[in-house]
Amino acid sequence: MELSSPFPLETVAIEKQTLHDQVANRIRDLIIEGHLAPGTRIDETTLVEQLGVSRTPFREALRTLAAEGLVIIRPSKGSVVRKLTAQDVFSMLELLSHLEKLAGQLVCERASDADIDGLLKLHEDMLKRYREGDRLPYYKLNQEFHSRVSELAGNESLREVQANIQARLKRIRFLGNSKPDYWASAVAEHEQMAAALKKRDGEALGRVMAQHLMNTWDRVKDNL
Amino acid sequence: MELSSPFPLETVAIEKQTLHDQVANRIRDLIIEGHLAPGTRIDETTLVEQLGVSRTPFREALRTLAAEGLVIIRPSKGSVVRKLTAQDVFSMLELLSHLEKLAGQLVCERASDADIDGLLKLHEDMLKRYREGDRLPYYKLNQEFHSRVSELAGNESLREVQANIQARLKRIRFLGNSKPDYWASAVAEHEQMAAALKKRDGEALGRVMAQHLMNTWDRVKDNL
DNA sequence: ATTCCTTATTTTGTATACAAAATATACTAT
DNA sequence: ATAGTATATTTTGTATACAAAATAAGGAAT
Repeated sequence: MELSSPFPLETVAIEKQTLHDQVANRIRDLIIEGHLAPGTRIDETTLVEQLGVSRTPFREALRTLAAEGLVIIRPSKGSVVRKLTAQDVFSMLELLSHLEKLAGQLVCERASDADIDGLLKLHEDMLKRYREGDRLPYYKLNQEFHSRVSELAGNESLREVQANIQARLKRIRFLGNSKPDYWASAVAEHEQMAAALKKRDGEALGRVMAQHLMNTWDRVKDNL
Repeated sequence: MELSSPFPLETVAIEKQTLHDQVANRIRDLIIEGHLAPGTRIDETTLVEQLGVSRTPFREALRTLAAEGLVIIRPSKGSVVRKLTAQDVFSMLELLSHLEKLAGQLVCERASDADIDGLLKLHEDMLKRYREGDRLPYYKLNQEFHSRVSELAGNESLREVQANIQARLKRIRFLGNSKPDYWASAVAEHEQMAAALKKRDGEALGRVMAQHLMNTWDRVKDNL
């Protein structure tokens, strides 16, 4: 007898973590969380020792991170954590601005009511964190909000690209919310997003999200 | 005495090709040119032998291609050439449509007159190839045209993402121009682009380019 | 015949070993 | 001292070797 599962099998399957995947994830976190500062040379010997793995999976992991744009591999001269220039950051934000504009429009067309509610719920959580001044939790919810909008836009390629750029900018944007008035204006923009979401006004949502990202540039540019 | 070079040094430096880079390039070409068909399992043993390299650089190359989205690595189960579903292709074209729309707008704002002339020259070459029925040279010029528009948009991130998606779609799009009337309509759209470029009308160019990509979907969807 | 289990064989993952660069160090000549 | 050069050391790149999975093959039991 044939079972008809409500979920596609891929979704359920436990994905096996190979060593190089784990290493890639680990180093990615080290970079994003600032433990490996931009410009730092990645010392294979010591890092390999600290992680307790051999060079093979380590180097494979580096190749992945290089393709993601987090590290630069200079042949025969070792790898360094990629240092973003102001121009790099601007170009990423400019692009992200347009990507999230698109995502905002598509979400309003394609997401289910339940999904929209989920986003609004997330927004409420963010507000709460803001009122209580919890910067880190707010920041994480914020990332989650933007990721989820891209996810619910129903375009996998868009989601991938958004995720990649967001990851690259993670550190820098965290620094951006340091000043209270910057934070306040970011929250105000999120209020507008929530309002547009409620009305499923894709044009408005897209506009606000794009603006939000371009404002982010103003909020972070002095930290470069 | 200080020399002031008109070119940044990085541009001049000869970049050393490591083995894994060469391997990555080679396999990438094999995939894009269809010698390794989508869904094909990538047999390390034989491929390594054919290329005359050891497994180490080969596997590093695979990780790069995986990050680029050309192959899928299934832990402990080998790698396969990524097979694009209709949905994958649609999502890429939808995204590319918006990216090139943006690129078109930016080119009109940011490119120099000489650069615009270069693009128009490229367009003329394409027309010539079209009149003479040279499909492959036309196709290559076409890729070059789209790449260069993204390049001249002056946003490095945009350029990278556009290049990546274009590479992934390369095979499929080549198939798309097979029917003569499809080709004709693509050329007509390119005529509009040239006209908009001449006037530096970013809005028009963006609109045409976006439309061009969405029409591409209609031209390729039956080959999936 | 079909299912299940056991044992080979192949394939993949990781560690180590060796080769080739690059960098650092020490020395010489000016 | 300084520049230059030769040698030693470290670091990176590649190949090979070994371990661990996964797949295939071959029966035995139902």
